[in-house]
Amino acid sequence: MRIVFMGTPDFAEASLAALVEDGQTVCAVYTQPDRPKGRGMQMSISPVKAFAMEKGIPVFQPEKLRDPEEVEKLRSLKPDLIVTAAYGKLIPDEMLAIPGFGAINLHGSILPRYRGAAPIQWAVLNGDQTTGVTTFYLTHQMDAGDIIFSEETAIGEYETSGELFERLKILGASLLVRTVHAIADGTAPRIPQNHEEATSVGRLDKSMSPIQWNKTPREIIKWIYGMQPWPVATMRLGGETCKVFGAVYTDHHTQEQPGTVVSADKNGIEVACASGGTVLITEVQKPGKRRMTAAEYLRGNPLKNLPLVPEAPESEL
RNA sequence: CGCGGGGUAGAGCAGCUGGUAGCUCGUCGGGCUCAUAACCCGGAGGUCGUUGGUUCGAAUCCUUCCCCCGCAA
Repeated sequence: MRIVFMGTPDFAEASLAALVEDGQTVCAVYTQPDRPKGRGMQMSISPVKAFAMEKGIPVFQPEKLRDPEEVEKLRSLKPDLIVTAAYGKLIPDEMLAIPGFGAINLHGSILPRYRGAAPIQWAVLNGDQTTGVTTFYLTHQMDAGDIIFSEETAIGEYETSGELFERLKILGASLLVRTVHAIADGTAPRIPQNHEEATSVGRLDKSMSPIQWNKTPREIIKWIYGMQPWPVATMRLGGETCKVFGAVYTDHHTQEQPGTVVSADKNGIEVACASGGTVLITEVQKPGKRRMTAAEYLRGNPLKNLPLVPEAPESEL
């Protein structure tokens, strides 16, 4: 079976690697064009491209797929199956129609829940107990095709989106291999999605960073971990916007209004939130500095006059 | 050359309108206490990232390079 793989980040690389390791014939790889990235705007290649080059697999990086020339190029590869994972581009119908076995995708949620761009992060942000990965057939509508397999996994109470990503990419990779086998055997199921239950989610962005202290401790803690590794939750501290990397529950209660710093010591910075609860911030990062524990932060940045009333949210537009 | 912040005792910071360095925590010793993560007294610990320069004299001014971080993606 000739497979054309389409993907970009390391989440996709894990799947590509699993397919190759499984002995599948990956005849070509599609990935996003090289882009300047990082400090200094260095040109960088995607993890998928790096892996493909290492294995000597032809790499294609078209800027746009919706182009007759690109469609023909794909056709000439004579793929039996297209496998995608976090590719970052919409694949036109003409391409989906080329492989005899169709086109499948690996998605980071239990579909039909969390269709869209950031399913893994939203599962954490929403405080879900479980999430998972799903393989399904690509159709015209995004993430709406027939489901083949899915596998569930529990989300740790303090698990970050980044950590969950790492687990799901492994889980997803093996599910994908299983799926390809099933398709080759003709035993792959086709389970239509229940579109009534579908939800879709969009990308995360920095406007979501400021912690909403009027939420419950669990909502806040889930937010803090779900926003990692990007864009990261923030709070105002000492006149600066600090990133918040760690927080834990407390059994304390307070009369202070949400957002008030009620204590700050070796254990961390305790902040009041909804209905008299508090959360203990344990790890932060101020602008230009590295991540540090709240205790370290407090050594050089003592917070006086507790309780500290909430500062006005940053007046950024 | 995309923009910006930073490299000072084990840790986090101050000092940076030039005159051989200070704070908090930690650490070591002693004391108080039924006891202590609390408190009191005392001590150790720094070639101030690197190179060259200006100067009577630089952590503080200029220069070379290295490293860390944020934005942007």
